Amino acid sequence: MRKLYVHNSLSRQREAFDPITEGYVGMYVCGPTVYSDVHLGNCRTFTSFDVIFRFLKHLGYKVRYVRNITDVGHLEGDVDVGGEDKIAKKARLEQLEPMEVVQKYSNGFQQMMETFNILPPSIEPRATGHILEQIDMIKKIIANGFAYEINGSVYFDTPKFIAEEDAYGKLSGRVVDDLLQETRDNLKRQDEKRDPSDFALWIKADATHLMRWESPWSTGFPGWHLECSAMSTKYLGPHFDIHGGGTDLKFPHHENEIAQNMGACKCTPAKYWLHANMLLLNGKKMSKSDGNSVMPQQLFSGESEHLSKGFAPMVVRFFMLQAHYRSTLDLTNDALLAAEKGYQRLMEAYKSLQRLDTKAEATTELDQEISTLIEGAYQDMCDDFNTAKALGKLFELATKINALHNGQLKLEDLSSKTLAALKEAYHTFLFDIFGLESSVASAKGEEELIDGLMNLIIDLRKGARENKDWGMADKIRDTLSALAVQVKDGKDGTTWSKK
RNA sequence: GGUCGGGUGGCCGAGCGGUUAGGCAGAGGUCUGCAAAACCUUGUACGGCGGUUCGAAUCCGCUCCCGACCUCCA
Repeated sequence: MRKLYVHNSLSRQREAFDPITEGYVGMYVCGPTVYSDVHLGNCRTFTSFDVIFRFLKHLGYKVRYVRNITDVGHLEGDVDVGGEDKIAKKARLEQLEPMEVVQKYSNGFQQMMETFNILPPSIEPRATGHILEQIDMIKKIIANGFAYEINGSVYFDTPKFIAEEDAYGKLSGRVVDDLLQETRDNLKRQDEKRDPSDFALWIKADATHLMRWESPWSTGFPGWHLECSAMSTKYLGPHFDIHGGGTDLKFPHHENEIAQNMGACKCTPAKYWLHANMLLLNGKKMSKSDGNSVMPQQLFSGESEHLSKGFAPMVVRFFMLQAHYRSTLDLTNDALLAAEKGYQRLMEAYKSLQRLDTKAEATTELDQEISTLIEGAYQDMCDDFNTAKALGKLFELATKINALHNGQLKLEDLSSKTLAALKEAYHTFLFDIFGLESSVASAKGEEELIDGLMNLIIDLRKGARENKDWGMADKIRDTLSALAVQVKDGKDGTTWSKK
C-alpha cells in the first residue's frame, strides 16, 4: 500500500497517515443541518471528503465513512438569550411538522449529493435517531464531573474541563484565558450557565417547543455538538482515524465535540482532523446567513447575477478539484468558464485514449515520461490529497494522448504495456478517484442512436468532401455546429463531440 | 480588539530554498479545400521594504492590503 500523508489540523503539520487498525479507516465528517436547501459551500466540503473517501478506498483501505444529518438541537443564537432550534423555527414558519422539514431538506440534500456524484457514506445517522445515545453520553459526562444540571437543562463545565485536561482550544488555536474572559460582558445575560464558555448538552423545552424527548433531567432536546460525539462513538468507537468538516466548524463545534468525548471517556475522538476550506464568491465567504451565495440550482441554470450561463455539475466538481481542499476557492464566472474548457479537454483526451492501440514492445523515452507522470499523479494524491497537482499531471498526459492520437507522436514508440497502464490510470483517476462522470449516463439506447446518426452524417459529409462539394460539406458542419456538435477532421477520419 | 490563514503572470490555481506546475485567455506556427479541433513554440509572475543564504515566490523581521474564526454556518 502506498504511504499517505495528511495535514492534521490538530498539529498543523503534515503527518504520515497510520490508521489505528492496519488496513481499516474510520472517518467521520460533520454533515448538514437540514433546515434549508444545501448551498454550494456544503457541496465543496462534501466533494472534498468524497475524493478523500474514494482515494482511501483506492489505496486499499476498508473505510467506514460516517456522515451525519443533524435534524435537531441546532440553536440559533444562545439558548439563554432566546435561542431557538433551527428545525423548529423553520417548521413554525412553514407550518410544517418538524419531521416534514427534516424529510424535505434531507431528500434535497441527498439528491444534490447524487447530482455532484458524491458517493453515499457508509452510514448516514440522524441526530433524532440517537437521542438515547446522547442522553447516555450526558450521563457519563455528568458522572465524570464535567457537566451540571440546572432547571432541567444540562451544561458542560468548560472551565473545569480546561483546568483538568490540557485539551480545550488546541484544535482551533484559542487562547484559553481569552475564551474565559472575552465573553465576560455577556455574563449578565446568562442566567443558568455558570460560565459563558459553558455550552448546553441538554435543553429543557418550553411549552411551545415542538421537538421534545424525555430525559432524566427534563422533557427537552439535546444540544448541538452532542450528536456528533454520540454518533461517532457509536459507529466508529471512542477513538477513530479521521474527523472532517468545514474549517468554520473548528470553533466552537469541533472544540466542544472533543471536550464532550474526553468528558465522557477521557480519550480524544480522532487521530487526524481534516478541515476543508471555504468556497468564496466575489472574494467573500459563501454563507446562507448573509445572502452572499449562489445556490447549486442557480449555478446549473445560470439564473444568477453572478453568472453569464449555466454550468454542468461535473464542470463545477472539476472546478473544485482544481484547488486544494485546504485552500479557499474563489468562485467567479471567468473561473468557471475556464474550468468548463479544461474539463472538456480532459474528457476528450480520455475518449481519444480509448481509440489508441499499439503492439509495440520496446520501452522508449516516451514510455518513461508517461510512467513518470502517472506515478507523479499518485504521489500528489498521497501528499494530502493534492487534486490540483494531480490534475496537472493528467493534463500533461492529455497532451501526450492527443499527440499520439493525431500522429505527432508515434504509437510505435509506446509499448503496449505502458499504453495499458495509461488507460488504466486515466480511467481510475477520472472516474474512481475524482468521481468525474463523463456525462450523467443518459439512456443507453439513445446514445447508440445518436452515434449511429452521427456516423451516417459524417459519412455523407465525407462523400461530399471527396466530390469537392464544399457547400454541402460546410452546410453539414455549420448546422451541426449550431446544434453544439463539434466536427473534428483528423488525419485518419472525422470524429465529433458535443461542445 | 484577539487568534489564524492568505496576497503568485490578463483570469483561476499548484508550488513553500536551486527544476516548465497545470487550466483558461493571448501571440506565432504546423495541419486543413477553408475552418475548427489537435499539436508545437511563446509570455519569464510571485504585495512593498530590508535581512539570512552561493542561491528565496519559498526562511526571518518590518510594513501594506485581504479573508476567516471569535455568534448560526461546510
